[in-house]
Amino acid sequence: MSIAIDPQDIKKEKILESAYNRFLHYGYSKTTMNEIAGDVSMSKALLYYYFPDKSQLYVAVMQKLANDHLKVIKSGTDFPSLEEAFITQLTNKNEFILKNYNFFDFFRLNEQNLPDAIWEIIGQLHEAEIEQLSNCITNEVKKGVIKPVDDPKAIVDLLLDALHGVRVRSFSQKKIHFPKLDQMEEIHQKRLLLVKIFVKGLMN
Amino acid sequence: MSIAIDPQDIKKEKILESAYNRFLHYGYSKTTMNEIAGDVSMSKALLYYYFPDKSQLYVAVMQKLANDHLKVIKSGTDFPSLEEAFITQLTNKNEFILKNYNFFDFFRLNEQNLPDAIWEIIGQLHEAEIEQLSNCITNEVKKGVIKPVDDPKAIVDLLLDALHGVRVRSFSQKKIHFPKLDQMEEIHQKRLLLVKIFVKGLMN
DNA sequence: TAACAGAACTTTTGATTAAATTGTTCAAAA
DNA sequence: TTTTGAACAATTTAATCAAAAGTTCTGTTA
Repeated sequence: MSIAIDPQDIKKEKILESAYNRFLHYGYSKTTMNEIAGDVSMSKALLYYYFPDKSQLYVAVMQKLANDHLKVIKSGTDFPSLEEAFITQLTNKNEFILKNYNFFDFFRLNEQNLPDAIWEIIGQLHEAEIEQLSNCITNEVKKGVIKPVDDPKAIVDLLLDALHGVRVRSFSQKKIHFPKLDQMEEIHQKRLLLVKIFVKGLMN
Repeated sequence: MSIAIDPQDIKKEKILESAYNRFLHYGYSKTTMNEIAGDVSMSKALLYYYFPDKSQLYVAVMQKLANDHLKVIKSGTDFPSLEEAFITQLTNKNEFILKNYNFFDFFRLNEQNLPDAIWEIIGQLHEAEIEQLSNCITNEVKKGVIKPVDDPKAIVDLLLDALHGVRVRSFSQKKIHFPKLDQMEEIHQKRLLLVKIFVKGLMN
């Protein structure tokens, strides 16, 4: 079966690409439909032929990014150790966030009520992470390296929350802001340490 | 030396008490200086004789609460185990927050730029916690229960951040809000688990 | 002079409006 | 079916203003 190249898909792709670049560069609210239309040399109205509205365009871009990252998450399997598994996932996620840092600007602003579709994507990623890592735990338990746990997923969940809580102690620790780009590396290092201690705490 | 009872102090206390109750019940922004003045049967202007302004009145109340809690923090010493030490501190803090939950309403609203004085108090509490717990670690290291660590304070700091990150996975995990009152118990249980794993991860 | 109160003053808040920008739809053309 | 220009609707921004609340002033009392 040959793959028919749908010209609609090509246009959609063009739009998605422009949107991604704009969102990445200027953030959601500073990107206008006019500008995207200009990028791809289409009328603004045509954007609405391909995408229902601006927020769903953003979601579509997000989904694309997420799909790429999902592949990365799911590709990693049978690690030499649980620690390796956690560290790899952690590092992958860190790179994912670094790479698209400004794109997630949307999250920081709309922090409160993100569209359901966004939460679904976040849920997908989260679910995949949990699935992958809890499997690792189960395997290690079978090997006898890790002591048996009731609910591997709950353990992974707990660690992910804990990792999420790690931040830099800024001078006098003011504000609880999202981590700034230049703090990410320090945070990443701290997280690696946390993972090591945590994993050791699970061992027999 | 006999303690002279300063009538000014008595009035200050009255004001602080009324303010505390008001802040606790209605929060900072829904409490007016008029109401406090009414409570203590003084003129509103008199409040400004005793306290520079509203925010510093709040800070004074906060400092009082903090002092009480500081005593609790510092009282706990020589625990049977490191785990006991962490769990005790964690439980104390949990009770402290539960008891004054609505008082901290101020934090949730002004989340961004709290007055410096507030951050100082938070710093005091944090410092005391770190001090206490890192001492426990140092002791346990000497006993050989825990394996040597470079920087005990950094370890405690990391754990505190991690604990701070623990939250409930609400249905579809929407929002990153401050934990609601009715979620506190679930969070506390998760934190206890995290402490156990973490401490075990530090052991020899 | 320290402790106080009434009234005046200043700042903040909330509601309202108007203007401008931007997102969205639609009728019609290619 | 795909595309557009133009109309339309929604959102944002700024400006305004009155009420409420915070703060200060002036002077009185003890």
